[in-house]
Amino acid sequence: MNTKSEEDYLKCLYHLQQGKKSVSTNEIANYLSMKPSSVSDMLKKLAEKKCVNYLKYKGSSLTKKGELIALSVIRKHRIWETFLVNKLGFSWSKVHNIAEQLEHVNSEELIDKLDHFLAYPQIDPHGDPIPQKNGTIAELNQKLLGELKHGEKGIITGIKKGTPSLLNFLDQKSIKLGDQIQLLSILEFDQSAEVIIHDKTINLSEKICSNLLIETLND
Amino acid sequence: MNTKSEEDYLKCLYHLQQGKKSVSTNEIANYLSMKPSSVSDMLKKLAEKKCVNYLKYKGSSLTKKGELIALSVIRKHRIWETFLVNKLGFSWSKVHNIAEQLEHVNSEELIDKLDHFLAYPQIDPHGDPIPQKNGTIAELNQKLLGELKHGEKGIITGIKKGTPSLLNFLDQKSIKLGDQIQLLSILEFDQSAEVIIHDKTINLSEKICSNLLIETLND
DNA sequence: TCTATTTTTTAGTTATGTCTAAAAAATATT
DNA sequence: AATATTTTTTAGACATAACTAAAAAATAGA
Repeated sequence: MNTKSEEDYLKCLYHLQQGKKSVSTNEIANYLSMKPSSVSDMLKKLAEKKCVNYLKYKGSSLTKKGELIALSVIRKHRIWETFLVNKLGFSWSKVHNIAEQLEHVNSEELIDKLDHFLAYPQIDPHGDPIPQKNGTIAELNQKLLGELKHGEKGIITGIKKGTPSLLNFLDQKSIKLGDQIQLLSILEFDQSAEVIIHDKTINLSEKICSNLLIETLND
Repeated sequence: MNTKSEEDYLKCLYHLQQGKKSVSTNEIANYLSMKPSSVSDMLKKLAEKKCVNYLKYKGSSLTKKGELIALSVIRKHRIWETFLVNKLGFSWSKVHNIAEQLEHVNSEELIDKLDHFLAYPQIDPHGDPIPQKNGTIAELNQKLLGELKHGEKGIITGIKKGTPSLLNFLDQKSIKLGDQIQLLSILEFDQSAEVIIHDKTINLSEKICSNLLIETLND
């Protein structure tokens, strides 16, 4: 088992490493609000545990082992965020700190059962992909609601042009960032959309379809 | 804020103190699987924080402040256990360790929302009362199912005479310890009971009514 | 009551994970 | 290329929360 602290470092390394081969000690210190000396110590420790490739003065990167641990923590984080938003009614923007705590709870059975309870979500309320148990992680795509294929699901992650009247409308329907939405069909005559949101089928006008940004799974 | 360790000591003290005026250092060490010297140290620390009344060589007890903290941790523990059993389908006997971790997650809003999501349960799956936010804690009563008042709810906490055929029947209906059950009525002609369990109404024979032990709220 | 036993505390050690300050290595500047 | 600056590491300190071993207090037994 890994400590909370170790998990935080591995997760941080995963995030900072995107698109690079290695990450500097200072970057990590900055990201975690810690002193570089503390980071050096921990990198040494994680290198001994074979979670990190660490070359003194040269920066560090995750090993395969470290990456899998990081992905499992990120998986837990995003599943908990999905729970907090979809089941408990938290707003998208308030769940991060709570999920930072919950992600360190250690029980594989718990996360499996939670995943099942949430019907195996693939995208979290921020529109980020949820890593699978085996560590695979889907690539996502942002589209406008009107561009979804019929039957396609996604997460509302943004509003293209947020006029007060649009925001007002969304508020009235309690449509929020982080909500899951599924496009059923686009009606021929006015390009309005039949969608499922909050387990109910409703109709959204073409104007709305061309202003809601939806994060979807890539196939 | 209190550390996980402090919370564990306060909770332990709460449990050991039931019906006594004070608890010995050895008792605590034993309960927490720690050495008495470690307990002495922590008691001193908790006394400084005004959570514990501590008299050297004389034992200790919770102050009002310490008791409220202990009750809030117990409240969190029991609400999480209720979630794990009622929503995630864990068995009554496997939730303790997970709840031991979850009880230390620090977010008042989280526990409030979870409490709401669970429809404000008053008894956990072990049949123990869930402390209220203000620290009040109900007294409970164990009865046979057939002795409940009409409309009364409770938690199945035991089986009086567990013959294989009864256990088999319960298993088939997936009726488990920890499940909530509500008695609707007792039918005149055969003393069988109409009950709600798992959100469905079913009929249970007199034989079953006189063998299921139900933990209920006292009024 | 006086000694033996048990309980509890104190004193000192350890591991984890942070810190500061100083040294060493790498990078940038002239 | 030599020096200045930045980055990173090492060395040593500190807090937390556990431990062991020894001392002190309380309790029990004769």
